[in-house]
Amino acid sequence: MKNRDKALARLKETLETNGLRMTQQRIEVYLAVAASGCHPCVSEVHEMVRENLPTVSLDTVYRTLWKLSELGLVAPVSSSGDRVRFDAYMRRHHHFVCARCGAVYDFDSPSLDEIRIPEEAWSLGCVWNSHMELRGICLGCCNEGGGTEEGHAEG
Amino acid sequence: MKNRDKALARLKETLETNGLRMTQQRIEVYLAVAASGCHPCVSEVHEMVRENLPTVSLDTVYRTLWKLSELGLVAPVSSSGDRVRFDAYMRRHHHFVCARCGAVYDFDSPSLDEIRIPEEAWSLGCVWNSHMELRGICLGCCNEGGGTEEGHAEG
DNA sequence: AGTCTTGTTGAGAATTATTCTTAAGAAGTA
DNA sequence: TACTTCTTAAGAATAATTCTCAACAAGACT
Repeated sequence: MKNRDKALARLKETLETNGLRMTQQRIEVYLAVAASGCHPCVSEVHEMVRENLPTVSLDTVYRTLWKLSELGLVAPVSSSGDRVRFDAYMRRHHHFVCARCGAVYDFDSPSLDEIRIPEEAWSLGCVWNSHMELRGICLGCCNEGGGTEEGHAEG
Repeated sequence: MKNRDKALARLKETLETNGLRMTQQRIEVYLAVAASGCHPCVSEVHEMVRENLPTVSLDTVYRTLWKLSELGLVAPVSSSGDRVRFDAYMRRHHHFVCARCGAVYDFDSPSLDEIRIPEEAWSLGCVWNSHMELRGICLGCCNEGGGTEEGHAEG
């Protein structure tokens, strides 16, 4: 099953289960984020979606992304100082956030993937998924102008 | 040593190390976030700081928070659909984010605290700290109106 | 296939959040 | 004390996001 088909099936199932409608706009927005190799911001998603749906409004993209987020189909990505960006988490991965430029890097880690959700968390609500968030200075910024000296111990 | 003194010492050291000045505004902003039991947004920090520095401008709070973030003294917190919020990570903890209301809950987990930063991450840059991010629906939202049915597997 | 219900959208407008500009203030050094 | 220059505040501007409401359309039912 191709990723696109998998994504569509997931979208359909989730919308149905929640009594929501499957619209072309929702399809295109979701596919845009799911197919994206990075973390697109709203206007980037808007541009992508407009290729197939030229009349789609920016507000629709906002509304759709937040609705997909509520449904767990996409999630806003931690970044530093940048407008909100989204990730469809089509595959398990973790994030490294640069404190300086705000870039968010994906990385894989089989060892981190093995970690169970601890009991303590379940008292807070229904947990859908987890990933590890790292924070520091990316290589680009390190090489650029002397990395910022970290003033914060293990967080 | 009290938390306040520890925070001040950390601020001072980090600013010095980076050739930056220690200003009253920076002190108050940092102490406000460090003393906060939750994750204050910019305007909340502004209100707190104004108690001791009534003329501080909102722009200064924004600038100071982003500068502190670059320095690793505070970090923006993942949230869903809310304006940006900050955490000083004075103590190691992890986050549970509600996909519905956007609330971010802290939780402690000794087992998660033990996790080492994997090798894969170090190729991306200099890692300062890590925490686990969980995503789901909080108890408040579950009890409120039938939790959103999750359409997304383990992320 | 047609009708109906109502969720969803788009265009235009409005609001909110954030950043810019620039002169003055102030932290820190000599 | 004088000097350098980083940092700030006030006012303005910009960018990001959300609202309003009539029209459209997804999906259920007949």
